[in-house]
Amino acid sequence: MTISEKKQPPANKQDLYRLFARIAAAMANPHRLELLDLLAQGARTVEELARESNLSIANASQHLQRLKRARLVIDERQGFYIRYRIADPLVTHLWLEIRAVASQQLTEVSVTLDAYRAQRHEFKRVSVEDLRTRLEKGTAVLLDVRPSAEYAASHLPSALSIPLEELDRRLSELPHSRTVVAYCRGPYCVLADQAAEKLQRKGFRVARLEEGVHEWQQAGYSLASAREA
Amino acid sequence: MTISEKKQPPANKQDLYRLFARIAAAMANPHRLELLDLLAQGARTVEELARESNLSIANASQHLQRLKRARLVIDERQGFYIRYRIADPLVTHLWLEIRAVASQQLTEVSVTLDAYRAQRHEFKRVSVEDLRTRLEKGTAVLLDVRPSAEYAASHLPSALSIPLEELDRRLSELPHSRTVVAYCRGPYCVLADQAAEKLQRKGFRVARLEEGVHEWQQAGYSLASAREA
DNA sequence: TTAGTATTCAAGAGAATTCTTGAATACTTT
DNA sequence: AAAGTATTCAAGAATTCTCTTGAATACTAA
Repeated sequence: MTISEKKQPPANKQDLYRLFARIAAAMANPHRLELLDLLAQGARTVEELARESNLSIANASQHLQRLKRARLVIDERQGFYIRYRIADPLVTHLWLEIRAVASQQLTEVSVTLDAYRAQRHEFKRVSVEDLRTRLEKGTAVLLDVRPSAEYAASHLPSALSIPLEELDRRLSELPHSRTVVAYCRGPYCVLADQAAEKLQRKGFRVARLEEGVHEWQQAGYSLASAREA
Repeated sequence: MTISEKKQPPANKQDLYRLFARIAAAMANPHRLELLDLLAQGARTVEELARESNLSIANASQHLQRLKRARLVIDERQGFYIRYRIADPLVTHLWLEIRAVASQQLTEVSVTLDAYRAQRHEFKRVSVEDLRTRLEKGTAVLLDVRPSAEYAASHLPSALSIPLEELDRRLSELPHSRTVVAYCRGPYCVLADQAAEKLQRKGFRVARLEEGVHEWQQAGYSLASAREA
């Protein structure tokens, strides 16, 4: 109301907020979040992303370009394909943060999540700390059931990779003497649950780690990638 | 494309992403981000928020309700007024994260920020660590130039409160023997710069701390609130 | 060059967002 | 109760978002 506002025009404070809002706007769509979620597990081509998220190619492409305009992802030509990937670890971090807020604030999340889980078996849960002590003591083996490309991109140290689709024919690689702790992309991913169910039916002792590689990393632990494993 | 997708319907994975997207959508607007930014400094009434962000009352109210529906803020009746505040520290954290991503990803931000700063003087910058050693050695005094309500809500330990508007008539409270380090709401806030400019003209040795209370807290340091000071 | 691939572009219909305006609501104070 | 306050509601116009469709582009392989 006073004149002092004009006297020293705070430049374009509004522009700054507009800029920040662009980031949020780029993430303000379920499909784009799913794409980010997938990309957080590893780079992918447009076709792969479209298939995994049940979008038409053209639609996936458009969403990806929106993410790209907001600099949340980067694209790179590789022969026939264009491969998209997360532009910066900060972006993954931001996505985890959104999930964290949602999980805590919206009680609906736990409801939806429960509904989401109700159809499935519930398995013993293992915390990150728990897992570490078990691994040290040698009372557990860690199993990564994500597609092998994601395992290659990054995984928990000492994790064995058996993608869910290969699990049936690779059961012999797992011990009955120890608990098999399965993990996948994170708390909202079903791959590990499906794996655990299979293993339980086959008589294995199983548990599920809620966390995925990013949550693990955020807890301050290091990751391994293809070469080292 | 395969039938296996239907066989084990991943429940409503889409619902989860929709839920997460709501959080992002609530933040996907410059005005709402400004409101959040203000609220991050302390609770306020609708009228105050409208005034400080140059929105009509009705418009501010609508934006606030959108934030409320997403559970990012909470409202509370207090006599005549309805006071809004951040629902949870996680929300502030998320807001800082968006800013961080924006600052790093969008080169435009630094451009805009530079333009934003160009009209003003640039002052010696002090890092959080730097500040701590200076305060320990007693070679600096710390000055909070935000409105007193925000200071009361929370401030850096040992900070003296002189709101920008009162600065001119309270200069005698500041020492010439030490550097005056001014801070306000954070890196994009101009209050501290304006204060520093005034002080410099009056012959004080000044510096500016980029960080605000939230950045300080996120760096792992504790804050003080009205009572203790 | 030609054929073939993955991806993007362009246009348009339907839905959601945003701001404004004027009235309605929910309180407090007298 | 009556008057006055801060806030919200409701409706409508302008804008933006989203998905679909079919064509265009930018590469690779032969």
